[in-house]
Amino acid sequence: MLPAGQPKFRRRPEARPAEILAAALQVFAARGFQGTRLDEVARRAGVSKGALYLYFETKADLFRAVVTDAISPNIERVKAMASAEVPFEQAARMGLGMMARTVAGDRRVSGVVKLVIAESRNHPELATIWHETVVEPGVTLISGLIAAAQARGEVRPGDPRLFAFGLMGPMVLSMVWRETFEPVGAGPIDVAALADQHLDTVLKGMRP
Amino acid sequence: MLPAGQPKFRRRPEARPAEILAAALQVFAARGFQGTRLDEVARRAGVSKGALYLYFETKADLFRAVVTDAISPNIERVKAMASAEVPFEQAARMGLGMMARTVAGDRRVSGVVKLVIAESRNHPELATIWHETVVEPGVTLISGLIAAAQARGEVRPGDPRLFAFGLMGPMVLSMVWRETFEPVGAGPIDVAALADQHLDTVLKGMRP
Amino acid sequence: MLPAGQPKFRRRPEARPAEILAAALQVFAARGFQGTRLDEVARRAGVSKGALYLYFETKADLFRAVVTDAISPNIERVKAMASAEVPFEQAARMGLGMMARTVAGDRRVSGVVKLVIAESRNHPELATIWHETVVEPGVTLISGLIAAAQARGEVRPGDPRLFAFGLMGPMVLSMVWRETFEPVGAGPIDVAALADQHLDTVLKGMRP
Amino acid sequence: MLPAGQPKFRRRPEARPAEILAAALQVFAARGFQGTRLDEVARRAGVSKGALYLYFETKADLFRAVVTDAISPNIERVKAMASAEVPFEQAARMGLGMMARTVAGDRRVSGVVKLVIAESRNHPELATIWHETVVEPGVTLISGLIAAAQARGEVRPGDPRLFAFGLMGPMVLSMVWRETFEPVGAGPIDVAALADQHLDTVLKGMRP
DNA sequence: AATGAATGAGATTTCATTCAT
DNA sequence: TATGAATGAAATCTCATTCAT
Repeated sequence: MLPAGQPKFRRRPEARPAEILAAALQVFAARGFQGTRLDEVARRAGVSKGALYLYFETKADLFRAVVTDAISPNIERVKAMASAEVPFEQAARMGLGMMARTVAGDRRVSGVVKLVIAESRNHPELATIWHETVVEPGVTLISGLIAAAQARGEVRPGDPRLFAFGLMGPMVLSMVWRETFEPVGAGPIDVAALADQHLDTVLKGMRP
Repeated sequence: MLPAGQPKFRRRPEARPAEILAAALQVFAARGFQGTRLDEVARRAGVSKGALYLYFETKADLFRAVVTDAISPNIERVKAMASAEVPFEQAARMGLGMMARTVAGDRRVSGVVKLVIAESRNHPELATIWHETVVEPGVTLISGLIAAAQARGEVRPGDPRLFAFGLMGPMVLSMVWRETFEPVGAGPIDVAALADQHLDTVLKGMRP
Repeated sequence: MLPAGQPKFRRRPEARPAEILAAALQVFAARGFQGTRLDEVARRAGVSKGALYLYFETKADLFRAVVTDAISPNIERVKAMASAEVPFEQAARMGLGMMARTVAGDRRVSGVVKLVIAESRNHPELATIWHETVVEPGVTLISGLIAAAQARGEVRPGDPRLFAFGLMGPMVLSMVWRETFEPVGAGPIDVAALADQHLDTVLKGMRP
Repeated sequence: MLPAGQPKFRRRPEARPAEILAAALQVFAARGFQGTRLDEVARRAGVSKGALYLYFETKADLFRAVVTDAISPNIERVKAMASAEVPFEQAARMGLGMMARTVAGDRRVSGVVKLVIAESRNHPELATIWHETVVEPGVTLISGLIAAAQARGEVRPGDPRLFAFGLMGPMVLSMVWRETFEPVGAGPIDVAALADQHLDTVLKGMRP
């Protein structure tokens, strides 16, 4: 019940959709798609259930908006990295550093990634979008740089794509660890240190 | 029918019909916990909905049984590896090979792992079990071997735990890839080749 | 989708209720009382949803206004017929011709009649008004003329009220036909021809 | 979560669908499609809301079942009349008598007819079924007999279809009267007497 | 007088769970 | 042990009505 004297509702049209998306992200990340009750999203966003439907047609629509909204900054990052012409080792350091900061820092991204993994069967279009706009371009970028480095004789023979997976794998592991095992008491992973040590190891291991 | 002498109300995990567990695993993996309808599990198992409740108290109980049931072979594998006294490189090759075969071969395991990730917030006890019985022992085992190898001067300095994550990361990535991106058209990862190439790379990179 | 500002189109205040009533009649006739959304009424009337509440207290109030508004011309017609002192045959021809023109010509009237029929249980006051102001006076008028004609020996014995129903029945049938069966492909009834042929038949059949 | 108490439910599988249809007919006839709450249907049928969905997929599906279920006896009647080879006057007497008994006797039929009229815009398929299986065959049958009688010189010239409408119209009027005006205090129509007097009048008026 | 974002009660529909058979 | 019809709480979604602007 609202305190006496306070108006029953207020208008904040500009901020509403963003507030709803932020609240929805939290609840979806915690409960999954089906486990999320729009009641709770509305409460966290500080609006009524009905208000959600002023901005999003259905629950699935809201879910899609949450995921695609979280994608855009990552697309930008991949693009930025692709346009910067740098040698392989520097690019690898930049890329892994970026992934490490994302995994370690931004709760929202790891939450959304977990959602995409969890709901890939029920909402395959989200896995598609994530794959096409972030994952595949990223992998292609890295493996392209590796192939070029191989052509210059700076990297030993081997499948460039597998090298890329070998580089990125521990970052994925960290994300899963953070979302799954840390909440039940597992000691946290120092992702920055992992990225550093792993880079040193793999770059050395990739030399001819 | 049970033998006459058996206590009526004692439900042992091994007495639970394998068909129900198998059917439940399929549906849970495809739809998640909340998205799974017991109707569908019963239909796939070839029993009535009511029959499920002869063996499992609730839906959550069935879910827990599915996940813990899938854990046991992995526990065995980790134990077997722990008891075999082998040098680090051989152990690493054995361990990663085992993970690779698991990831690439057994749909059930990757499905369960995805479930544990997806439902870790709603069913943290499963993440706990998985972590305590499989993940942490495995990581401890590998990093112990690495520390021993470092003490013998066979591996360069560095955090043994991070080395372990560096080794296993790409296997986790492969599992996520298979469950999430392959179903939406991503090219499959040759996990065995990835394990081989990654091992060569990392082992070389870990030398003093 | 976010709302975009639109240029305000202002109309004369006193003109609005008629537009609202016209729009409401269309939607109520098409969808029934419960099936009508005030959103759609407002859109068709070219006003905002809130504006409806400046003129009508509730949806039911608007509905009543629509139906009672449609009654008044019919009341006038019945009164006009009652005041004109004409012989029975001529009155019957006039009355049935009027009904025929109403049924065949004015979509609004047949729509409202259908509404009154459909909603008589939920809004009995409308059936009451319609009955008291149009139907009963009309029936009484006709049967009074018939009784007078019988007294003069121009019409054979029989219940005058039933004679009246016998005359008007086909007009009611035509209204139902038009509203119910024509929209699903039934061939239309030539109501004027029906009225003519039916009058000839019945007047002949009523002769002593 | 499991409050023990009196026997919570009983099984009466054979009678269930018919009970639900009967209850639904009452409520739909009283409130219309949109105005009907499944809560009330379930309560009148003596079952839970969920039980309705064991027999009918949706509310609209239940509605269609109610209407089509009510049609079948009328189809039979029309068929029976069509197969009986009788002269026109006798057929007209039989047909109108049947309509009169239906209108005066069976509450369910007049309720369903009112429903079809009221919901013809929202559920046109019901108007279609009713028209194709009952109304049009009936009209065709009667007008065919009239045309034959005209060919034999027993009936004066005129559109046979319009003669048919002239005969049946008062029965439609009676049905509307009963459903709409009787509930608000209008004196009832003696439908049998109306049918008799109208037949005498029209048959006399149709003679050459 | 007019707007339209916001509300919240109420509707349909789903589905885990129960229990008479 | 097994069934599956039945339950009822809970979820999504709708829309008449309100009120700050």
